[in-house]
Amino acid sequence: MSTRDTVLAAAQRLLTTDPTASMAQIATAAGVGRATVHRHFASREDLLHEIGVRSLERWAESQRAAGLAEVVAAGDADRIRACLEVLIDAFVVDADEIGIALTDPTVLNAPDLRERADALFTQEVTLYAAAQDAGVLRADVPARWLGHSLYGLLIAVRDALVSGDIARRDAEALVRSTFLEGGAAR
Amino acid sequence: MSTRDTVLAAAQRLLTTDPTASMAQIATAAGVGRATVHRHFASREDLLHEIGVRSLERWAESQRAAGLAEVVAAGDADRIRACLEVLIDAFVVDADEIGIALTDPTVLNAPDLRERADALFTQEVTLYAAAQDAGVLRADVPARWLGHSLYGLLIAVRDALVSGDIARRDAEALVRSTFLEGGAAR
DNA sequence: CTCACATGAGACAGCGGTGTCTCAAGTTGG
DNA sequence: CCAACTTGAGACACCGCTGTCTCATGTGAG
Repeated sequence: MSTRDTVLAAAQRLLTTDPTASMAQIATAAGVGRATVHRHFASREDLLHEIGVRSLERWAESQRAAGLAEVVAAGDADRIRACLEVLIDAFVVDADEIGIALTDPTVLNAPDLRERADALFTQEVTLYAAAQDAGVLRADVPARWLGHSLYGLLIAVRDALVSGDIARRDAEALVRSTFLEGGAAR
Repeated sequence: MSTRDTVLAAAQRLLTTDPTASMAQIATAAGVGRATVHRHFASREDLLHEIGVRSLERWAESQRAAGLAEVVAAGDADRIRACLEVLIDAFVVDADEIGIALTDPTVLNAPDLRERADALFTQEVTLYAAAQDAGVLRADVPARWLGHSLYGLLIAVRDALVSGDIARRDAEALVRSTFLEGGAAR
């Protein structure tokens, strides 16, 4: 792994727990000198931006891997269900890695990242809308609300894992099941 | 409203949108001088701590107003359902007000606040557990997970409101319905 | 071996935020 | 009217972080 990637990974990890971590702390966490960090990233903002870009690429890759576009075009209920499942699992796996990108002001306020994130969210909402049409997801709530609620569950699963309230191996199933069936008894 | 309360309210509002807002920005938002802020709060940490205390009091008050303790003791399914509803509505109303207290590192890392928040969460989980026993909430997931997932939905509703994806008047119903029934079609 | 290159360590100036202080200008209550 | 109190504005020193620079060290390729 290149020094650049080492720094990037350490920053992603550290900033998730402490968004205010300084460049010096990031350098220490990466096991490199502070000057070296600046050699690879002109400024703190640059570093955050790069993390944002990578996180969005990861997100886009998840959508691609789940075959989102084709599934939406097909509109088949079973395929939609499977696609949702794949997508949720990918999210849970990436939750802590792309966490900062979803919450840090520096990342959120970068216009280009904001735009790409909106595009990805909107892209994803097409799946929810298709799911509503196919009778997979309930149609009495806005499709975009379904997107937000899944995002909220990702925050929840991260917290639950940190506080040790759920087992890592159960995480995907809990999110899937809660997103679809909710918490009420049957 | 006392100057102190004015500052507190402005800080709560401002910090929700920008957690890194400086004391000067807070002072401006409150319409007072920077020195005045420091007259009422010895340090930035003090101010944050006070906000945390108030948010936790609000939370505790919501539990009291919903009669949580008595409902848990009674264990009656209908009363549990009603209690949940009242609690969720109160959360949605307070979501943006106590938002910072749930995310800001300064608040989260204060040991005394951390302890009180844990106590309140645990208290609330007794309701979820009682709801599971009474057949109101599903019993095949950890009670604490239900707590986390509701918390996640609060984050979601705040985001959805900010981005204009849902109407304010629909917020409570969406959270209630999504928490209980999930997103799958029936 | 030698050169090119990346690195660690440290020094440095600049910047913005913090917390303290003072002083002049209201405001309130007796 | 007057005294006590509160405020706004500004000045100030302090601190930590940022970004730049230099220099010595180490390492790999030729």
